[in-house]
Amino acid sequence: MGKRQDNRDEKRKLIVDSARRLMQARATSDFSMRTLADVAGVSSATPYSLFGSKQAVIAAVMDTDFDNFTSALSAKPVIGLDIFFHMVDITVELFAANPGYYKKGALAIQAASDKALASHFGLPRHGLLRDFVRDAIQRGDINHRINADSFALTLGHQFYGWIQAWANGDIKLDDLSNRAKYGMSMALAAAATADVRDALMVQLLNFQDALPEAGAMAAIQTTAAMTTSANKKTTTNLSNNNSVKEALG
Amino acid sequence: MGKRQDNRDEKRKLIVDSARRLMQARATSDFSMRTLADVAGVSSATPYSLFGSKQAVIAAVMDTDFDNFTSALSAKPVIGLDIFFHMVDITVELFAANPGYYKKGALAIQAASDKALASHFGLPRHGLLRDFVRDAIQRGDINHRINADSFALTLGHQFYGWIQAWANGDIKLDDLSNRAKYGMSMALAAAATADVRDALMVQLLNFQDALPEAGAMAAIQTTAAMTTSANKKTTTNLSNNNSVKEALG
DNA sequence: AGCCTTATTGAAACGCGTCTTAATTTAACT
DNA sequence: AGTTAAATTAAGACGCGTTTCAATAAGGCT
Repeated sequence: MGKRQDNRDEKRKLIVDSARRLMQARATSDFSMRTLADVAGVSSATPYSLFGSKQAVIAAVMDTDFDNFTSALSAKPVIGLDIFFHMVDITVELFAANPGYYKKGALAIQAASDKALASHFGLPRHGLLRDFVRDAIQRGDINHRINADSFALTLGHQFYGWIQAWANGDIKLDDLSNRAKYGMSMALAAAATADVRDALMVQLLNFQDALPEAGAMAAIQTTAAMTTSANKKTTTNLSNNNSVKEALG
Repeated sequence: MGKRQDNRDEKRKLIVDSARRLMQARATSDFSMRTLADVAGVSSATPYSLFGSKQAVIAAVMDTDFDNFTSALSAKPVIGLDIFFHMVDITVELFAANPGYYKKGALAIQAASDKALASHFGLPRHGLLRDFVRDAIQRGDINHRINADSFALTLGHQFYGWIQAWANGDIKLDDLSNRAKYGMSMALAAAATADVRDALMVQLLNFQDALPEAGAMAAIQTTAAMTTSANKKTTTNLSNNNSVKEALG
């Protein structure tokens, strides 16, 4: 190990912590590497030397956050297939407690040109999901001819997509919850054994009723999309880095 | 209409055409507004005056492309639920014929901070999908208690997600096809009436067999993600705008 | 202790998307 | 035709993520 590595690790922690505080700071959608370096009290070249990119920094922040998820998940014992819906609930709760933070995280992951980073967000969750699917197969809730890996990937992929939609501001948190559960109950209903399929279909219809009119959403987006010209000459130059820096000391 | 509007429309077409050619040009991943303006022979401010943003330009390009999709789709008559898988096939064929072009398009849409733009890619397709779902419900292939809008949205959302994964370089075109069809057959199997469910489950298992090991993919991503430091000091400064401009005249 | 290697710094630079501004061209109207 | 309103231009600027590079600091080693 040696002192060299220790300092490196220390500075990594410092930067990740600063990044988290910066991401959690409200009223500012900007989170630039220059302000990060400033807040962390390091040179603007250091985060690049230690992480390589902005997305890698955010990925590191999100990594440390995975513990929150698993501990919240296991806080309450859940039986049967409900664990899948429970995962959605926990996620939504975390998002609700810190929306801006998770939005920035999700958007940064989404924008990741570096493929490896997307996995930081998805991979541990995939592992969890796959284990739950395996359990369900062993219990006999899910058809044994279903491949746990592929099924978990589809489940997680779908969930992840709705998270992105939420981070983009396309849907509300409630919709994220309902759409994710709707999709999950649909996939589960297909994969489930006959015994539990009916119950899943009932749930599916419940989630469907809770969903907003897709037509309404589409209509809103259409009219917005029709304004093809540049109508936003409103000078959105309100970003004020100094206020953030000072607030974080 | 008047000449003023005519000129405006003409210049819009000019820019959209130039943008398409630029996006189709291989060997260059860069497609900057400055080169676009250069190639189109207009000032770099004009695209902004006419479209508002880079994503709006790309959205306009993709808009004109939707006709390709629908005409290719209706070229061959398809019966029953196969239309959903046919949509995947057509999409994949188009993508295969012009990968770089569609990748850039999908990535630009993905990165759209302007929410309205994402709908340019998804909305017409949603309308198509919803109509197909409605047809299937009327035929009795899909349970009449399923809401066509919500179901179509889930179907399209899932497909869209795999497209993004492909555009990001996470999966190959073949996998895009199989994963999309796997997800579709899963959703359809849940929503389908009893008569067709079994056939869908058979298809589902076929697609599942065609899928690569999710574990393998995950492993690759993990090892890549482990290289947290900046290992890519390879000076990726090979972008040469001039060559593109000259190639396009 | 002194030397050597490695990490960090500061500052500048690049290319990007985008916006601004003043000047110029162009269409519309009287 | 001349005036007015609008679109287009050129040029520069801003902030961003990222990279480069010489100078400096700091740990490792003998």
